[in-house]
Amino acid sequence: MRRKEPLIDPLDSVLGYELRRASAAAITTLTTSLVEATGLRTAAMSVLLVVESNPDVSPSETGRCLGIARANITPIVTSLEERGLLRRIQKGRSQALRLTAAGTKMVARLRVIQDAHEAKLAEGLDAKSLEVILRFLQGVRERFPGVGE
Amino acid sequence: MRRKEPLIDPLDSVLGYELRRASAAAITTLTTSLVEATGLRTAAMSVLLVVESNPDVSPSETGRCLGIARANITPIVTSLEERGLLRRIQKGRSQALRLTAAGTKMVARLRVIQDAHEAKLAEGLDAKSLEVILRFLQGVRERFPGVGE
DNA sequence: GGTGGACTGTTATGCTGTATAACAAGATTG
DNA sequence: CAATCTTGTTATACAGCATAACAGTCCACC
Repeated sequence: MRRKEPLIDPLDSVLGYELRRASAAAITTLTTSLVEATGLRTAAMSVLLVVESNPDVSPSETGRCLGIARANITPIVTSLEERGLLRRIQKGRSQALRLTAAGTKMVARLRVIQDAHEAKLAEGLDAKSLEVILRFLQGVRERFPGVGE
Repeated sequence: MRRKEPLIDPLDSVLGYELRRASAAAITTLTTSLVEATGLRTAAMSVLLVVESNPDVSPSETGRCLGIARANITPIVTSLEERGLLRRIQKGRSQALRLTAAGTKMVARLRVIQDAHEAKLAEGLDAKSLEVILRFLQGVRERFPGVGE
């Protein structure tokens, strides 16, 4: 029953689906690289990057920045702390997150992987196209407000 | 401890993350519209669209077209059949999927939602930008081969 | 024309991501 | 002060995605 002619893909060139599929493909590839090189996944990596850029940020703020719910940030931070990559410093009801020395080193390694991934993503794009694409993606995020934020 | 200045977002303008966030935002919005209007989610909708475009397509072929594993197609098709939106016609070892009348009507309703979503996504884009963006997204899919295909 | 290998649909299972609700403790506001 | 909000945490649930195993069917090739 193998079809002679290829299937008609009704989702081809549908912006929403192309967005979904491109995103899924890119995430899968990045996650694979990350895991085999560092044992971290994209969510953990993004938390480290936010903490590095914003020393003493709290888990809640980190979550808001990344679009991750408080409830889901806790296990990520716990795991990162157990690996010795960051510390929680209790400040009243909230916590200040700070990278350890190992965490800073890890961020450097993450950046290498991240940069390679980014380069492959932007392969063949001139500056103007990149600009158009980034503006589009940021515009989408503005026009489609998330639910749980 | 609320921070006076806004956080520095180290992921801002990083193509991979913008892709992820834009995709997530768009999917969440579309899923919400779909569920409240029809009770279907994006995966089920995409199956219906593929079956409409390719009458008598098999579940396996449908899955390959959509990047969904056989094992995960089964429950979707079962649910669609239980709702009376499509039929499975046994053809030897495989199955031919075909929309019912109700399924065809449902696709029409889905298209209305889908088109509105698509219009909102493409809001403010001229033809050339759209072209650049679609080419980029399709290129990403080619450069980042999925694992389970 | 048999037979081995490939494909089918299905079930079971596990992990990730995401979302919600509830809670106690601390902060903020009037 | 009291009422309300925020924080971190736990528990829980569901969608998505992937893998492995299985029995039934098909096909190509010898």
